[in-house]
Amino acid sequence: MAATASHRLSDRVVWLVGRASLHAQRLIQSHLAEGELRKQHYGVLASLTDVGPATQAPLADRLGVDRSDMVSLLDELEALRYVARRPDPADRRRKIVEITARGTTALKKLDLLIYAADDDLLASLTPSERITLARLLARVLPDADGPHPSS
Amino acid sequence: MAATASHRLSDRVVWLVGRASLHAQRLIQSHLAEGELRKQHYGVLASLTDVGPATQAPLADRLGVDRSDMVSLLDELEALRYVARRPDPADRRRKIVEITARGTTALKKLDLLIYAADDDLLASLTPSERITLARLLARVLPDADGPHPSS
DNA sequence: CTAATTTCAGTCAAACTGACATAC
DNA sequence: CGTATGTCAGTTCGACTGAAATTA
Repeated sequence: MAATASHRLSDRVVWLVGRASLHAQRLIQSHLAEGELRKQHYGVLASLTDVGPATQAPLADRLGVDRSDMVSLLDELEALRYVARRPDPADRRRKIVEITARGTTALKKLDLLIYAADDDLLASLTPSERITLARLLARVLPDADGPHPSS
Repeated sequence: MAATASHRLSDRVVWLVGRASLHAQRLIQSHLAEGELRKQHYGVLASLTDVGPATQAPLADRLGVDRSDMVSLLDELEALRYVARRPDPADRRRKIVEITARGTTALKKLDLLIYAADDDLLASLTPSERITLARLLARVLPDADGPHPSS
């Protein structure tokens, strides 16, 4: 019980989480600076690996990315041969996206960089505090992703 | 001990905090949609009220906003008569920014909206969990703000 | 002369909007 | 028919970059 009484900004989680996210984003960018990929590319590769191939709409939804932005994201990953798009035989509107062997190799390197950024961000927290923070953040996210936030 | 094993994204705080921040930002925007101000404007008014008048550089630093972006932010707030800039007698390069009576009135309304957004975000957490989350997020922020992240 | 403060102009990435063609 | 998917073009916002003018 020292100083800081009634600072609105330091009491509002909507504000704190924005500041923390900005800091995290800077850490990620500094770690990812060496390569040609950004945070969102990592998200795509990680999701495809963790939960398997998917068509673009569900993939975008579960990453919280707009479906139209997913298009150019996948264009870039496909140009690098990290993912492949193939038509869904069951529904010719859809395209199934899957990670390639090259993509898996790239993901392994990215994992280390993202892990390092995570470690930088959480440097002042104990292991159990890190877990608590991760769990609380997860519980604050919107449950099942509503398809488009727009329209 | 149910499902979800080894999902990279749901274990990385750098990722979770970005998703949570996006969600928080959407909540804030939906609550602030009625008015002419955005999250950052609220930050300026709140900071000026909580810690008092300040010159632009320290004000920008403690909000984590770039100094050049603070200029247009203050231009907009000044046009609404919510803040006033006056020269610092002690150093004619500096401008002291303070909140006006109209700004204080506006801040009171904004407080309610931001509080509502906060409550939406934290709906699924208990009061003590909310406090834990706020404290952990605060401890993850960079301590004393390094002036410019650039240069 | 060097350094700090405010400001401007421009870039870049992320998120969003509205529309379109195709296929269900 | 109405609806969903992938795509494209354009906008908006936030963060960043580099430079300028003024003053310490």
